[in-house]
Amino acid sequence: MKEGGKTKGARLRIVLEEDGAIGPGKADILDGIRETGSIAAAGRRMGMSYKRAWSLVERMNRSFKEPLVSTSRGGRSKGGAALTETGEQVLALYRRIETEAERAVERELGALRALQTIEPAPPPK
Amino acid sequence: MKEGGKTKGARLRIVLEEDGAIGPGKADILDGIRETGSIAAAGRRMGMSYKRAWSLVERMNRSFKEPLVSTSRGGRSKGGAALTETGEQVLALYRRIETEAERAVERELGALRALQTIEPAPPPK
DNA sequence: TAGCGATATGTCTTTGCCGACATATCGTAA
DNA sequence: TTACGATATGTCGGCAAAGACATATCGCTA
Repeated sequence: MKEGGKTKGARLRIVLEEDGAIGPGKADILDGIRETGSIAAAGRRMGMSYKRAWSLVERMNRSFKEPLVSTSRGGRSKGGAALTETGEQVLALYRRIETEAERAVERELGALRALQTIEPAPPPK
Repeated sequence: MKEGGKTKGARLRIVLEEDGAIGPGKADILDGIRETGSIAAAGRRMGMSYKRAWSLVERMNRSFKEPLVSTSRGGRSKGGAALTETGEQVLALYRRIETEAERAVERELGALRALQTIEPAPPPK
C-alpha cells in the first residue's frame, strides 16, 4: 500500500501555489525518483503513467531557478533520473513545511474534524 | 480590494481535503455571504456564477454535520443567506489554521521562494 | 394578484484535462 | 550494427468539470 494512513476527515494539504510549483503529489514523485533513480519507476509505483510523471517533473523544473531533477538517456544504465542539489533542498523544505504546519494547526484541525460528517458525503444522486 | 498582498512566488494554500470540505475559495465565499447576506452577491463579487457559488455552498453544507449556511426564499428581504453558528465556527477555525500555519512555516517558505523563478514560468509553447 | 429579488434546479454545450497509444532519441554493451 | 531500457514528445479521443441559459419557487409588499 502506498497511501499513508487513512485519516478520517480533513487532511491538511499543503500546496505552494503560483502555477502549482509543488504539492503533495509532486513531492511524492521527487521521493520516488530519489529512491528509484527513474522517473518511469517513480511513476509506476504511484500508479501513474510515465507521461504524467514526466510532465509534472517538467513543470517543477521550470518553476525553480535550477532544475530539481536531472536526467540522462542511454548509456550503461540505460538512462535515469536523480535529484539535483536544489531538488534535495526543495524536497527537504517541503517535508519540513508539511510537518511543521501540521503540528502548528493540530488542535484547530481536530476541532474542525469534529464538526465534519463521518462519511465523505452521500452520493449526489 | 479583496485580494491579499501579491506575494511573489509560492503562496501557502491550505486545503482541508476529504472530498474537498473547505479551502481558500470556499472560505472566501463564506466571508462573502457573511458580509453581503446573499449567495448571489458573494458569488458576483468573486466573479463567479450564482450556480457555481451555490453548488460550493451545497458541498460545504453536506461535508459537515450541520449546514454552514442557512438560506431563505421570498419575504420582506426577498430571500438571502447567512452563516450558521457552525458556519461561523468553521470559518474562524479555517482562518486561524491559515494564519498559524503561515506563521509556522514563514522561514522555510522564504527559503523555498528564494529558489523559485521570479516569473511563474515561460509560456509552454 | 402582480411584482420583486433571491434561492433552487434542470439541461445543454463547451472546454480542459487525462489516459492511451505511438514514436523518436540517446549512449553504451555485446 | 543491433539491442536495450529509459527519457522525450506528439496526437487523439473520451469524460468529467465548468459555464451558459432557462425556469421554477418562495413569501412578503404594494
